[in-house]
Amino acid sequence: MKNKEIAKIFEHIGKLLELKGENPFKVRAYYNAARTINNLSSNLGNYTSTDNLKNIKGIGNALAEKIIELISTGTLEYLNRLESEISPEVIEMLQIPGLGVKKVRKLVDELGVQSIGELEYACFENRIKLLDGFGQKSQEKILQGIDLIRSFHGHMLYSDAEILSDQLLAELKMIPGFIYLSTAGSLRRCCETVEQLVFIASISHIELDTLENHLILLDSVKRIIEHENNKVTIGLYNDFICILKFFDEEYFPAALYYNTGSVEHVASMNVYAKKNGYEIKDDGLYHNGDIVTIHNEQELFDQLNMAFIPPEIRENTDEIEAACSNGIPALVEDTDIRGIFHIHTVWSDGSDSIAELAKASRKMGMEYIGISDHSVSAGYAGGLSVERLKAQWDEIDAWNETDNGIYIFKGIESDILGGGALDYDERILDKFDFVIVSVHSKFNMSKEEATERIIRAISHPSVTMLGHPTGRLLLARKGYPVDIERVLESCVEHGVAVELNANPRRLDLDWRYLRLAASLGVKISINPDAHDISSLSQYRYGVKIARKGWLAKKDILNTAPLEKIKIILSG
DNA sequence: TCTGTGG
DNA sequence: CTGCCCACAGA
Repeated sequence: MKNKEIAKIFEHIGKLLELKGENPFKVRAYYNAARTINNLSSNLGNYTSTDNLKNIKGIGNALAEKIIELISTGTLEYLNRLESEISPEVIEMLQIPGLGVKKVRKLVDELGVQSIGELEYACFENRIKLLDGFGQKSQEKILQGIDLIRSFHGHMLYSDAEILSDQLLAELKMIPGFIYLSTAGSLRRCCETVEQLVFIASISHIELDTLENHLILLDSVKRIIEHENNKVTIGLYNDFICILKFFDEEYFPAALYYNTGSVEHVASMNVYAKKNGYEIKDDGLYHNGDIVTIHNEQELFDQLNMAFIPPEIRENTDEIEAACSNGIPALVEDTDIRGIFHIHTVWSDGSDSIAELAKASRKMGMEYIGISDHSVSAGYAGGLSVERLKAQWDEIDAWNETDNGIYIFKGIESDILGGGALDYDERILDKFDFVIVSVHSKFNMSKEEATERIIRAISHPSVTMLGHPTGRLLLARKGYPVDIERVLESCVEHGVAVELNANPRRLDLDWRYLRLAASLGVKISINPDAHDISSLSQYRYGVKIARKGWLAKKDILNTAPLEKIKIILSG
């Protein structure tokens, strides 16, 4: 276990203790330990006894033992106990923007609110604004925050949905008799968030009524909510809902198509199909009322005399017209990606070294990576001073001097300061192989101001790409208001690429703008925004979203092979 | 660590 | 009512 992870756990414990109202000195001890561990030069994983650990200032008996437990078992009994002691509904309140541990504690202590629902009620009764440290404005902000959280409720990130779906698929396949089993719905369309899992199946050897007995035994299944005809609605342990629909083998392809949606897309398809006497229904493709036998989705499109429409783009834009006129591009694929930009290392807030990240990327088949740690003004994330930058460059130069099978580009994720200025002067910026510029502060500017700010940043001569253009965090925070079209036009003018941040919480730029970007001639860079080895592979989520935005290999910057990207970056 | 917000 | 100072949250 890495120092950073241990520090995070102690930080978390500190929060929980504070929330619990524990002795402030105890709380402080955990926060302090978290900080010292973060700045520690030695690797805690090498320690085997508490004796040596206790020599570290701020770490005594109790913390030393916990560190040993963490590095030997990877878990911490104390933390588990702590988490079970505190009501999850209270912890949930921390998600409301503007509320941290101190404020939540106050609300619990003085108003006795135990959940978001009760908090909302207290707001309506105007009891919040009477509290010391709160006022009219905070009360309103809390109400807004609650609305925001409600709007996210019942949605999960694509990445989480995918994991859950894979798990369920594996469990379902244990039930004997499946001939076909596939995910459908918004997950299959690679939507950035997913509400419901939908599975389409055909099954033999088993009566549908005995199926329930099998289903209820699966690890993820909490209960069967409803079972009507061929449709089972399942409640999962994480409180999400999964729909499982069964069809006879010969109806499976049409059912898969129909249940993949989107509803609007299927409706439009039916308008088109009707002209030729076809109709697509839940249970099959019909021609003049007779069922048509098809063996896969492709044959459904063949029947309608149109090209295959990949699930990702079935969103009722103009995919049907495109499919009828050879207009569907060959969408970018995972294997087209040749290198990875936007990687953080231990030099700032990442948890792995440059060499570790390079080796991991090489293993993934990449030809190059672009390191981009935070710039100075991102102090909280360990932003790099000019001196430290130079030291980092030396490290990268040393790597590149030997033939290591993967090339490292020197980059930076430079903060865009309030007025649109960048974080280093032009002479430093010029020395990078690439410069990503991103907004990390002052999120509440007006749309006009924010747009101007970004455009000013883009127009710096050394800028290569614009990072997470809207700053949104899926299921947590809306992006800052910005006139995307104007920003994209400015990118064209200055030859700046736009990032498709592939972190599953961001997926920013939104796929709805990608086609516009590409049509204007803006290159898109699919970047994992990795903070450790394991998140390097997040670029795959970016590829899915790029596909959803109709992008082809040629639209993506980092599909260029090494020699070509060298030329692009030096130009 | 630094900054903006709100009290 | 303004201005100042302080605590908190968040990046």
